[in-house]
Amino acid sequence: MSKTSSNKSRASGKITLAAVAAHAGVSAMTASRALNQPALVSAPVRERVELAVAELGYVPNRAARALASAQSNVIVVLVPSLSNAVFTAVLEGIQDAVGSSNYQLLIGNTRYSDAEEEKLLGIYLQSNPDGILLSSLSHSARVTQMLATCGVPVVSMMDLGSAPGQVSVGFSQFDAGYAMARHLIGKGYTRIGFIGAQLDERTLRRADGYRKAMSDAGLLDARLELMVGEPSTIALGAELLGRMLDQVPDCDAVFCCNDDLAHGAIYQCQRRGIAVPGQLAVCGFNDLPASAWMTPSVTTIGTPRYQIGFEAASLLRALIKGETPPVTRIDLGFTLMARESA
Amino acid sequence: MSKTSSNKSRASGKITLAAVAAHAGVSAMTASRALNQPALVSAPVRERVELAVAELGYVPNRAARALASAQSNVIVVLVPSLSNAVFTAVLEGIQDAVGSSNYQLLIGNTRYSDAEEEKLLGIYLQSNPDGILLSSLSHSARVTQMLATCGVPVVSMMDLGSAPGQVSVGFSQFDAGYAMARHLIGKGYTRIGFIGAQLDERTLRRADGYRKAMSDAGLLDARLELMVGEPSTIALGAELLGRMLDQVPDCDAVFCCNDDLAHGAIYQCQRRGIAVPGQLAVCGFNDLPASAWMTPSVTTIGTPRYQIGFEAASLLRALIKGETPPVTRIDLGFTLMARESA
DNA sequence: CTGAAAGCGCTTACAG
DNA sequence: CTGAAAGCGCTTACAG
Repeated sequence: MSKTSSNKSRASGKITLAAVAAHAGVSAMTASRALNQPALVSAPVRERVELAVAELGYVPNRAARALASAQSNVIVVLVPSLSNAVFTAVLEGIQDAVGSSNYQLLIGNTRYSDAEEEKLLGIYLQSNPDGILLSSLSHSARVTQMLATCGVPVVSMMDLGSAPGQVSVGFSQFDAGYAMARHLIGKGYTRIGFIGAQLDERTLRRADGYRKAMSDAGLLDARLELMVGEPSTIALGAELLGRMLDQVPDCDAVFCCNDDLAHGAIYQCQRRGIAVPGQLAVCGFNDLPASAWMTPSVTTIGTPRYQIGFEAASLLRALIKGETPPVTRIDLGFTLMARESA
Repeated sequence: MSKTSSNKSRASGKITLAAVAAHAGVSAMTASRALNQPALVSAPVRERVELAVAELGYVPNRAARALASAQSNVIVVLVPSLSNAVFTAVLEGIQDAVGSSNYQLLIGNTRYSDAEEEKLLGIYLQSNPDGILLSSLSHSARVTQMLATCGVPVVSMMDLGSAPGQVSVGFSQFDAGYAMARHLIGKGYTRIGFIGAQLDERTLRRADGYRKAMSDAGLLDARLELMVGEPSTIALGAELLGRMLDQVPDCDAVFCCNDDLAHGAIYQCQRRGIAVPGQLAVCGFNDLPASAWMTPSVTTIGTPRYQIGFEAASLLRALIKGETPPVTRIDLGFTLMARESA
């Protein structure tokens, strides 16, 4: 009735590689090889080991493997939000790129907070990740230092970096902001408001692009900008549309820094009986699904978010393998979707 | 110039607990205690260890800890989708409940696929999780067996379980489907169509509730049901609205199994000049933000998804600690949001 | 193609 | 309150 191990044992009670090896009549390291580098093991031995695995229901212990091999097979991903469809698409791209490899994703939600980013990175670094995927180019001093110290390859997503050694996959948020403003100016609008929320790095770059275009056209007017730090929501877009109109009664177009805000603004116009684009043009950013379906359909910027995640993760995998990729700044571009609303 | 360790060393080169201990002039296990059970260590020793940690930039190795303690501090979370706002809200609730504890979330996206769920669970079980959070009540035979074998506490989210020993947090999808159908019937609609997509467990239970209500009212008619396996999107809702009208020309109301579909259906009505609810009532499920803001505003079911994640994670933590919670079936209810569209 | 030994970095009993 | 020893389950050099 007595078990093999004594009562003082710290064994987990689970099937170990050693047990599999014993069952197959080989050494533990041969069993290890049969599973991880099958080509180095003779066919009959491999089959016996595989049989033992199946019969015993062996589940490898990832912690032990990580400790012994000094390789975690973990990739850390930090996104600023999960409720923003842009970043869930990025995550799907990453998941698909990682696919059926043995990498495990550690997904952190920084909530657009530097403090939270520091905390998460500190915790995730304990898992000794093989690589890190970040959603912005600039970070707090502490995060920058942690990244430098840990010596783990990093790829930044969404915008294009300019710092030396920085690896980035995305598109120029500045150019996209500029292009949208140009589109509105080209349509003849002159009093073009900019509604920005959250004020994260990307929104600020889009605002910069807008300003440049307005300035180039001699239309720049600081009163046309409405910037708030709250998270972007439809409700906020509805509210800010009202404030914009109070603030700039002669406003003839509104460039919202994302589609949630633009949708809210348009719903607000519908409630107030303001014709879009007749009385007021409204445009957004990101081309969320509703933008193509609403009445009026929404003019916006199509962004390759899934692709960004996919390419960033692919690039990171190359870096982890020690490869030197030909390009370390991948511009995936954007598309101006000119529709009915502006 | 020579380093302490020989060239044959497999050491990672990182600062270890032993180094911290040496720096502080204590044993490794005292250093370990100072960090993990500070109350058991004298104040001066604790301070010396903390100083050493700071000076050396020590980062604990989670794999080593997991291996030695047989405790991973990992919680596995499986959701069927990341593009569905319902599940990102669930995730946010979980993240908040786990908060600043030392738990690490391993988030898997099963894409509504049993095969994917099996694969992910198999991989995640290698991390020896302390607990598992699932998004449905029923699973493939293999998954059910894996869950039973691994002996890890499991909490199911979204719907309410009935199987013995099953721990669940959610609300009755059946009752909610019934309530919405009753609402429409109470408004005098008699030819109420049901549009279902994805056909996951939750959608099927809502459909069951709808059928019961229709049957109770003597209005059941199988031709009123339009069920497709594709993922729910606005575009699909728009398409299915058309097919429903072709299929059942005298249809006077449509119950969409979720808001994405309902929004698409309403946008389609707007394009075709069909008055909602004048000619056709449309309602949805989940109360996504746009539902309150669209014109017409959308009648739907408000669901406590954030709360489900929060409570499920809290309950799981109790189970992990070995506590026996008073309730193992937490009904968080739902709210019928009667608005303009139905 | 296969194996005996050592070690990854931590924590667990057990003593004192 | 503190420590010497052993061990968690795997993989890495090194031999043969």
